[in-house]
Amino acid sequence: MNFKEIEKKWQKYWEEHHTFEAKNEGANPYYILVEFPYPSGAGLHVGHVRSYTALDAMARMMRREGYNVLFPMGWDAFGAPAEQYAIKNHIHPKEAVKENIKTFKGQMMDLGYSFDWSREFSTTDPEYYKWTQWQFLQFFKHGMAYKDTIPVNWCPTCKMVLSNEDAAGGVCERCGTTVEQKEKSQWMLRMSDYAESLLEGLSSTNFAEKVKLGQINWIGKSTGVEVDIEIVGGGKFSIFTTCIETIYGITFFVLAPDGKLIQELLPRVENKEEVLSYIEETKKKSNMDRTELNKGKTGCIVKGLEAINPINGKHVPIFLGDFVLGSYGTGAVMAVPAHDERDYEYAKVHNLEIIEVITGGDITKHAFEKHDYLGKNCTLMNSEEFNDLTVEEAKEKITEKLENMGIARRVNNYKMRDWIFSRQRFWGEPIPMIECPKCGWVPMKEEDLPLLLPDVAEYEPTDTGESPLAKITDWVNCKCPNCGGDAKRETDTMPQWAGSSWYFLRYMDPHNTHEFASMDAMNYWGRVDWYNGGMEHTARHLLYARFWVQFLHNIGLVPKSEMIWTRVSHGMVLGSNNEKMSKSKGNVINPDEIVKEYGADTLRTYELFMGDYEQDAPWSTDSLRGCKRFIDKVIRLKDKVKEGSGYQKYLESLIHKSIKKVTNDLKTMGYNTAVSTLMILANAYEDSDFITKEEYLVLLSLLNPIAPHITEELNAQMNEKPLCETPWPIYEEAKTIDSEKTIAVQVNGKVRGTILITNDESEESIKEKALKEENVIKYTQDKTIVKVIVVPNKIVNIVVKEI
RNA sequence: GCCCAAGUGGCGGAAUAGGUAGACGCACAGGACUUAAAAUCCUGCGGGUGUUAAAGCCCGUGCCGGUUCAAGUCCGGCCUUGGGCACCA
Repeated sequence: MNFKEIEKKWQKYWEEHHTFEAKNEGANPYYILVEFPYPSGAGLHVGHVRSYTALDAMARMMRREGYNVLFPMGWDAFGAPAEQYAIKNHIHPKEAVKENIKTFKGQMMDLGYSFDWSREFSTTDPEYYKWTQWQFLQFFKHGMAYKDTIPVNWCPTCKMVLSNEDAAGGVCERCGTTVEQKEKSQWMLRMSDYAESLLEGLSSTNFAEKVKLGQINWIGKSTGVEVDIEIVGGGKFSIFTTCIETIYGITFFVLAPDGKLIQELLPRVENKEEVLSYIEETKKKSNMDRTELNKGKTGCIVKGLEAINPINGKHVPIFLGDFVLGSYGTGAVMAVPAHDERDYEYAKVHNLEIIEVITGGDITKHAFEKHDYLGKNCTLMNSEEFNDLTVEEAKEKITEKLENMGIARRVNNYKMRDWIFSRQRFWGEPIPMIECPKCGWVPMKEEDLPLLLPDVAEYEPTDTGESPLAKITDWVNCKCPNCGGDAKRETDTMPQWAGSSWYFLRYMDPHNTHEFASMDAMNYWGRVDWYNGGMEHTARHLLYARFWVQFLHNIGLVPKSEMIWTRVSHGMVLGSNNEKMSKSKGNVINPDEIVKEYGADTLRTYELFMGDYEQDAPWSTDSLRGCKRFIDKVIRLKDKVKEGSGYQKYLESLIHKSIKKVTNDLKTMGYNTAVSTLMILANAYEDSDFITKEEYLVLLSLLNPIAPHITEELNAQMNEKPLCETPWPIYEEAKTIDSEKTIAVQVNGKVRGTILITNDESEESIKEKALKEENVIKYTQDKTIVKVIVVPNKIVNIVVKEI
């Protein structure tokens, strides 16, 4: 029988026996999740294969260990590529999605993944997005969704609003066109309200450290002080600073040109024309101009206005500068050029005073900054009563003084903003809101959900950037749920992140028709125990998902505030030239072809063996062939099986060690070493004259999570019941210890020989043996032995010196 | 610029608590089997030195220094390469 037939045979067996379908009951529930894919037209990537195989191996082993494993799969199928395809070919995106899902699922089937297909769904299923819409209504009803007119990134080519992330570097991620700024009314979710909670929640997760760091950086918390600043002649504004200790060093203030503050002060400005033209200039600049082309500090003075430093009453000038952002903090900063690089540059360009207030720096060259002086016991200077205090002391004392003056507050600022939730696209969940001329924005009635996407033939956005839905008048026109009068639907749709923010909850109870998931089901599974995904999703997707869960938890719909326990990320599979796989580079490997030529088990084994799971690894077809050889060797070993039970004495400890190693490795992502352990075991069998049936079966059993088809087949040929219904092998700790062991003997730290010891040998006896070793004697004779260090079962080190 | 990760043979990578660096695999070389090929098996495989052959010896985990009986592993200072953030006050 060839491997193709064997694969099909066992895939059919698992399907017919519902082997991998999880029930919402029983002991030891364990939820293993791997990010569901966007089913693109390109089909499954070998990168998908790497992570799916890894988690599949973990799931298969844990089931056999007695866990009730939930290992689901579904489709994140809303999104731009399907829409672009639809525009080009004039077919409804759902048709293309249907095709792509079929391809992906077929490929996953061919690889023998133990997904519970009974729980499969797509984010584009009305039965699913009904609940995404329903959850949006909860956000709205709890004041967490609001409409706001904000400047957004606009791609004139795609005619689409882009998120800050998709407009990185000032160009459209999709087409590369320079992004413009455009005012638009958008649905927003108050994610910034959850900044602190999202930060704190990390302590009740087991995310990998680098994943936590990614979240922390994205949230971007700064602790500082907000201070009210009086303007000479009346009026005031506030600034935010994390370096209040430098307050005596203020020589000017800078306001954001795009902020509201300058607009309010405008009537009192003497050089209005200059100020207005600078504001206009800033507006025109895209992100790219601001960050890359504009390293020098542009700006302009605001004449006629002076501010008062509250600590010493000093009058200083006010400037505009586009390095100050209207959207962060208070949109105004105190400038201390001696101790801030940007302030320093600005002061140099505009010829402003520099006052040094922290000792120890050299500000003739550059600013002596916070990260330079913190933790160095620097003290203050030019700071009146605070002189000679350390920075830490001064921070506290100055804050206290300003607080007592009633003009300062300790505050936290976060880089994370509210979530722009509107997309001017067709292929997304319609936002279930209705605008009534009388009642304003009114939510749809929950019982009227889902609000279905209509079937139409044109998917192009309008020239003004409205969603194509805006052109479908009989869909747009509707009755107000509140007053019954004529009203219009929201035509924007939700971002792709929406559907993926809660899909892991749906898997717990995928067929529920009256709630998104029952409390019982969520309580049973508890949480996602193990979540694997790409590094590129550890910041945003994970943050959105956690925000979504925290909100649902706060309104009592989800049992825990964090529903994901462990999060790990896998490395990419690169092309054989060590570059990212891409069509243009011609280094793409198609998993279908590998499966066809070498078999699913070989591909699975190789992808686990290729390297450290968390690191990128280049593809190597030669190396893949090595794994094929290993599989063939396992098949050949069957001919060595002789009757006889148990493990032969000399193989016993190796077998117990192998069980221990493979079991641990499959739980700690040591997939590559799990495979090498099995190779070592197979090599030992090959060197043996014969092997017992039990010895052979344990190898098949351990290899089964990695190469499930061939191991099931060989196991069946031994007249055993299927491995997927057999408990996982257990090892005896006592038998993992060798009775005899060779250890090294060092003289002054250099290995000079080895000795054979028994595992219960006394230190005295080991020492004696070591000193008698032939080569060791050469290095110890005529020397004084200072001491002998015996580390049981590891090493002996003899320290000598010349007489 | 800031934050993170990583630098080990020709290559992918091992080394779980500081304890024989290079497991396992690939590639390569030599040999066996074969009419031949494929497949399979055996041997070698970090560099240098040494020898008929070996044993042995010296060097070696990006670089410099330190701690220790002992450092790929710990500490300090660099260098390089990836990835993320990018005027966040």
